[in-house]
Parts: sequence; structure tokens; C-alpha cells
Amino acid sequence: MRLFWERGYEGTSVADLTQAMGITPPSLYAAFGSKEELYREVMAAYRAGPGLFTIRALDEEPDARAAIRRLLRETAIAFTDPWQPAGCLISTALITCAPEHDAVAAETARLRRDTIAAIAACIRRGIAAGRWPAGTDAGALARLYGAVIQGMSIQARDGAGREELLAMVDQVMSD
Amino acid sequence: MRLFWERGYEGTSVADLTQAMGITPPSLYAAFGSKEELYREVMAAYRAGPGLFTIRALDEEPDARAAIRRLLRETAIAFTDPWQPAGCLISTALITCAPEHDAVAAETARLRRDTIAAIAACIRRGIAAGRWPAGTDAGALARLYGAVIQGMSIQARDGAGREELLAMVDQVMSD
DNA sequence: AGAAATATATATCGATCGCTATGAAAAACC
DNA sequence: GGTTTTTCATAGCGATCGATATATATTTCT
Repeated sequence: MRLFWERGYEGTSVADLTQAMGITPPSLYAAFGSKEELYREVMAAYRAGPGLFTIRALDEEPDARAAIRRLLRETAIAFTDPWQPAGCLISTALITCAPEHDAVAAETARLRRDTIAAIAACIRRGIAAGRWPAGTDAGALARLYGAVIQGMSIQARDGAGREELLAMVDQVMSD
Repeated sequence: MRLFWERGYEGTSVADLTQAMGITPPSLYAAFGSKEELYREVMAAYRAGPGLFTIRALDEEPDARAAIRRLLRETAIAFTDPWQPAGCLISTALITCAPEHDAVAAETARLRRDTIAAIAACIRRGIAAGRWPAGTDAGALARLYGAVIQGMSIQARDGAGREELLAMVDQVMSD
């Protein structure tokens, strides 16, 4: 996971993976089938581990508006965690790639769309509770918050610090 | 340019490039030196061509707030232009890569930071003109608009349409 | 203990990677 | 017109890509 996170799918070779795991290629293929299948398992493990805070923020917070604020703030903190690679394994993965990786790229894109859909559902909940004005475009607002998360992933990788990302979140949550 | 734009740096091979150009590898290397140097020239050509609207929006518009609005709206339109690859050649390029490409990745990251710095300069101009409240955090606001651009590049590649991106822009420019 | 099953390493597969040495064809110059 | 220079394609460089066939240990079970 660390290697794919740090170097991306195309930037990580099977030799890198086997060396980091301390195993040989036949063991990797016996356990995971292929590099692509391993990557899919890594994405699932990321969602269940380092990326779990996303779903938790949206689901656990009773107030929808507080859920969005918590989501964005925890994202800023997670993406600049010095104990992890910068940014997000999924948000900024496989955006452009060779045609032979289109299938796994489509899967990654689907996970990004799912996250935006989950944000939209949270916002619709908030609209129903009067936390946003009736008539608010939940889909468009969800896309905006999704873009902030994706932008934070890029900027964290480009060297932005935690306080800078948190200040950005304050700007979009100021209203 | 089209190939790098569509498939990214690591996803485009020299064989892809020579075939698309209708030349042979020695000609490419005589003209550009290496794949990496060609990529740098492509980034410069992109900034002077398809990406020129960015600088123009920030420089030509007298009112700073109108400049930002124009920048984001034209970005949404450009990133969903059916005559071009979706998204931005630079915004979402080389965010993760193999260590041997760190140098060109750093150059790409620098261009992204430069764009955010240009947005910040525009906002500071707007603050001085009273278009934003005094005490506005220009850097943080510029990061936010930069994140919206980067997020639009990702979402455009993930299949988002022009109207969806424009609706997102309306959300962030609503205040 | 001995046999069957599992697991791991060695060595490599064909294909492709970025890149270039060599030689032939075309253009420019005297 | 003949010579020099430039241009470009054929062919292939060593290295690495993702993925395996074969063979050797190591368990597991009776």
C-alpha cells in the first residue's frame, strides 16, 4: 500500500513490491493473482484503513453541516500526516494512464464518484434538516467539496503544509 | 501533446510518440533530446496554447473578482471541450510517479504552485481594490480556487460534464 | 517415519522500455 | 557533376516490464 500510495500504479513495479514485501514474484502472484488485482485489494484496504475517516465523518456526525466540516478538516490533517505518504491513494490515482490500464483506472474513478455521491447524500440530509437553504444544488455543492478534497491531495503532494490546507478549508466553510 | 495529455507522462511511450508523429526514434531524439525534454517542451506549448486562457483571465480582467469568476468558468469549459482531451495537462500530471521521474514531477508541481501564486496575486489586487474584505487570507483563498481547478480536471476526466462543472463554479463563487 | 500437499526460490520467459550505432538516401555547396 | 554535409530509417542496444515453468524445501497429515 505504501508503495502504490507513494509512486502510483504505473510508477510501482512488481520488483518494487516483492522487494518491499520480502517475497519473490511467484509468491506475490500466488497470493494476489496479478499486479492489478493486488492494487484493487490495496484500494479496498485503504478505504477500510487510512481512508476510513471519510465515511465515518459523513455517517457519524448527526449534523450534516458539521459532518462536511469534519470531513474536510480531517482530510487536511490526514493528507499531511507525517507518518503516511502525502495526499490520498485514491483521489489522485490513475487520472491519466496507458490504455492497457483503463479498466483499473475506471474502477478508481468509480470510487471517486462514489465519494462525491456520499457527500451529496449528506448534503441532501442537511437540506432536509434546514442546514442549507431549500433549493440548494446538493450535487454541485458535493462536487465542490469533492474538488477541495482532490485539490488538497494534489497540493499536499506538491508540498503544502497542514496549516495551509486547514486555512483553505476555512475559506470554503466560511459561509 | 495530445498523447501526454491523454495518457500522462508514464503512460506514454516513445513508440507511441514516434508513431503519432510519423517519425522514427532517432528523429525524435535529434529534435528533442529525450522523452523528458520533449515533455517539458509540451508543457511549455500547452501553457502558450490550450492553457493560455488561465493567465489571460487573471491579467486581462480589470476587476479581480471578475477575473477569478472568468478563470473558473473558462476552466470548466476548457476542461470539457469535446475537441480536446478532458481535464488539464498540468493540473493532474505526475502527482505520483516512479522515483526516476522525480525531477520532471518537481517541475510540474512548480507550475501548479506558480498558478496558485498568480491567483493569490490577483486576489491581493482585489483586496486592495475593496473587492474582498480587508484581512482576507489571499493565499488560502487562492489555494481554494486552485483546488477547484485541480478538482475540475480530475472530475472532467472521470466523466463530469460541462454543466456540472459550471454548477460547481457557481457554488464556490456564490458569495 | 513416510507420503502427499503446500510453499518458496532460482532462473527465466517474451515483450516492451528509453535510447542509439550504423548505413543509406537526400540536400547543399563548390 | 562530384563532394560534402545533412537527414532519416533499419536494426538493435542493455535494461526492465509483468508474469511463470521448474525444482527445491517445508509443512501437513496419516
